[in-house]
Amino acid sequence: MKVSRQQVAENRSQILDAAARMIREEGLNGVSVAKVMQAAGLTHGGFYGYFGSKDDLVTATLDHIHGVNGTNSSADITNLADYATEYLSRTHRDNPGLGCAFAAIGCEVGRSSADSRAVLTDATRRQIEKLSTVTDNKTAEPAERRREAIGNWSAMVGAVMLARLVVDTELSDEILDETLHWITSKPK
Amino acid sequence: MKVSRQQVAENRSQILDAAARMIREEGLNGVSVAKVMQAAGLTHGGFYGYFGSKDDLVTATLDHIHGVNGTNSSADITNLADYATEYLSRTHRDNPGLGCAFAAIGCEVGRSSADSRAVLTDATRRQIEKLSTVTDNKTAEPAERRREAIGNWSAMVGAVMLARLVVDTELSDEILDETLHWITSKPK
DNA sequence: TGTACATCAGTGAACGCGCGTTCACTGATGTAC
DNA sequence: TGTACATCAGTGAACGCGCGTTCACTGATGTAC
Repeated sequence: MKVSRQQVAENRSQILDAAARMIREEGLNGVSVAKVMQAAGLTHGGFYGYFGSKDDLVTATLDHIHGVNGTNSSADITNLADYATEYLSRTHRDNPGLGCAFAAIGCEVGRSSADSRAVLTDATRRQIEKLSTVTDNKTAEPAERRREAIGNWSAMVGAVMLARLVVDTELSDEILDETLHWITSKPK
Repeated sequence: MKVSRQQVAENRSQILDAAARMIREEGLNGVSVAKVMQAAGLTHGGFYGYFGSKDDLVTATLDHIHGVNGTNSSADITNLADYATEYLSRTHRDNPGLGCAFAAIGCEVGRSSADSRAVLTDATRRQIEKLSTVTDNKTAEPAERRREAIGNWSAMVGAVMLARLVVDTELSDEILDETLHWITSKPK
């Protein structure tokens, strides 16, 4: 049965929202086209009216999350300590479906299509630029501020990934807490 | 056809070596039991004489790589700058099959079996302890040295993962180089 | 505004494929004498 | 040391399953008049 143009737009939005959550929770290979469509309230056959392939969906979903106007990119970063505190929080660790795609599926995207990798390459560039503007030593050379941004971003992504795979809650908490402490208390 | 006990030991070793390389190169879902067995010079049917399931193989492989006597755990770390230089090298980035499993498949292991996660949890603990002994400010409190070890380890793992997913070689190189610089030149 | 009809979003059966796993069989190994 | 035979590592066909993808069909939408 045909459906209104508005309904089509809403359906596309729901497919992307479902994919964004499920892909971060279950990984690129953990979700199937059928599962995403079911979560969006549709049947799997209609999928190819929206996307050309599963890989297309993955690329569009990464853009939906971390693209220029993506759900995880829209807000500006105004303060390193605040941002790092939220990024390295237990809430973020325990809710990958709403969080950073780099920490959730970065390894898998590295083996994924060039299009998908390109989307996260741009997101990485923007993230480094944003973090460069909020470094603690505001008087430092731009190159030095950029270096700090890169080091801080690597540490944040790595810490959340490690905190999620460690089965010992105490060690997991420690990784988050100490990485935060390390980032925020390490001026030159 | 039956095979000598020595041949059995060699076969098991070759299965683990093949799995260790392929799993880090292609991810947990990128390798199949049949592909691993073929790479080890055997047919897939014999697999279950060595391991109870594919998940068993994954756990054994992670132990083979990062276990107490694993291929990537045996050497002691004597110097932070040397270790970080090698870890954050282009060689490591471009040869995931021989490198750190955390950077290669950390995200996926976080969604894997409790047994697999437990193996890497122990490896994480040992790695943090090792890095704690080589921190630059040797006079610091143990807690402070441990904090540095955790921050440095998070940054190393995160940087290699990011460097591998970024399609722009220049940005990828920059992530490796600046993270190394950030780690080695950040005494309190 | 009302009607007739072309469009096309969504459905669900079907496809070929590779996956993890099982199993009857084979024949070299290694043991019992 | 030699022989007879039980053991069991490896083979390859087969299984059921879920995957990505296709397609004939349905019926509400939205356009042409």
